Amino acid sequence: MHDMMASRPAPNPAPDLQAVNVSESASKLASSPSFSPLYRQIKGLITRSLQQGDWKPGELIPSEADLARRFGVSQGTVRKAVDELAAEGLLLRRQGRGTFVSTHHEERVKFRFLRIVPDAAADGARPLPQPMERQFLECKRTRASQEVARTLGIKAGESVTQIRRLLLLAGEPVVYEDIYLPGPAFRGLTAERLESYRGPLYALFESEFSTRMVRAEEKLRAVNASAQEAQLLRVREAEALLLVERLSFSYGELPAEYRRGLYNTRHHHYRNELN
Amino acid sequence: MHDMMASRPAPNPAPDLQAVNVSESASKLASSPSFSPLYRQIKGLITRSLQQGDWKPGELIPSEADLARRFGVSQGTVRKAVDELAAEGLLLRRQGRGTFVSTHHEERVKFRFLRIVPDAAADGARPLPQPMERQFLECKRTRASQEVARTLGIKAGESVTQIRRLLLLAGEPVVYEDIYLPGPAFRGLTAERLESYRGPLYALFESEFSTRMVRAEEKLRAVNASAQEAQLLRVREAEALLLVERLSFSYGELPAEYRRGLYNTRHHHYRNELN
DNA sequence: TAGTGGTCTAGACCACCGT
DNA sequence: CGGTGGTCTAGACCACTAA
Repeated sequence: MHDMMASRPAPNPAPDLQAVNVSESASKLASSPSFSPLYRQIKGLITRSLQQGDWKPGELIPSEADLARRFGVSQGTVRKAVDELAAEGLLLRRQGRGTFVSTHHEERVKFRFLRIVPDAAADGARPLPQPMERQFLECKRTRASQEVARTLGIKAGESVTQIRRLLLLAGEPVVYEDIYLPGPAFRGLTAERLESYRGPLYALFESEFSTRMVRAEEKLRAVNASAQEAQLLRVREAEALLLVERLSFSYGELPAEYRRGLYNTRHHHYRNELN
Repeated sequence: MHDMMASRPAPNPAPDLQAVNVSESASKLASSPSFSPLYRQIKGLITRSLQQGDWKPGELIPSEADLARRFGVSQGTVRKAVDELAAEGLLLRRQGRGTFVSTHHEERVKFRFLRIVPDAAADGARPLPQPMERQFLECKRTRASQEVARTLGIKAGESVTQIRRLLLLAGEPVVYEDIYLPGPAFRGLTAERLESYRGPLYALFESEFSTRMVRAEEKLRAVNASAQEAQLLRVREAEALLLVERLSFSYGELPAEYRRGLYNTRHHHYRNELN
């Protein structure tokens, strides 16, 4: 372990449980094979507070100096922890104002996960200022199929909420998708609520179902449109469509949503950046 | 500007041009609207050295302490600059050894831009330990079409090298693509050289054509296979294929390669992570 | 053992925000 | 103005690598 930890007289031995935890775990991890630096432990503590809902999306979290005092570490160490969380999109720093819990309500981050872009858009352009219309075709509680269950990490036959919807961009149907949400958390999600809500689905999930989507994995394939799919997306039968399967995760890598979307890529494309 | 800069007696007034440059530009930018912090200026200087080839892919760059002395700043400032460059994939830090210029030769980073994955692969799995075979169908010098020229930022009719190839994974043809490279840099690229080379194309480009691909943008669409495409990829005519257009950039956001690939997604998919 | 990056601290000052 | 995050410094020690 970094000796400074053990020998340091706990500069501000605030009778705060977390501070003790940090010191303890730091000492324990001294020569442990799973050693992790202080700032990562701090990061873990902050993440836990986010998971537990101590600080909710959109809210201001304590200042760096404050956190440093609570945890009994220097501000620089807190800073590094917060830096990583901000880089991962869990926190949002605003100079002069403070650090906030990220939310899908922010204008800047809306439709963060939607990668569809009109072909006409300039290459470096921001996506989606174009008018978007949503049609909810279905919203029902049902039982998880084997595939859905496996993906969401639940048992086949367990209750899930299924949403079927159509997205139109500039009047053209572009996305047709099924959304599966695990039962317990999303009880009470109705077609009416979906219809009346303005703003991204993920913002609704956040506000009313305490589920924030943190990151997602997508699998893309090309498939030929079925008759029904073709009709809804107004393309020819057997025309090529982009199949996008998305698994979204909430805090703590918890699978919280599975989507299966068909994208009409006649006048739009899926945009990706490789680094 | 941070007064410490102006007032500081240049702790190590190394007669190094770059150190002078930093101080000068720092002072100049004092109240300029385009102010940028010291570590970003350092980052810019390092980036320039990379562009100029002062340090080549795979090589060791000077230590942080060394760079700090040269630039006349603290090690912490250099560290922050290097951190960002490492995060962007331009540099690679190795504890105990030093900091290296990233290269497509590294085992760890090979096929960094290839997002195709067999459906069977576990969700958190590393891509592509499966046997890959490459067939080069064509390699010729030709004139840029309007589309290719626009994309690469050159004039229509200018000389480009075109490569047409097929990628087979586990014996199945999965990718059929055309690769367009701007003329000047890639003179001398022949079919023979391609055939004989082991390792990723980008490694070859780096070693023999002094062009390192730093990042890329991709546009994905679904299209129906033409008769010829279907035959090569061994699918039915009109079967859905994933069209992937990739524009790769070298140092300094210079467009250096354009690819147009058709992916057979019967048993593979394109994998993406959203943050 | 020497040299490198990695972590941590303490303290200074700057840029930005709201009051 | 006070409080916040942002930058910069100087110095200490740790972890890892190679000779």
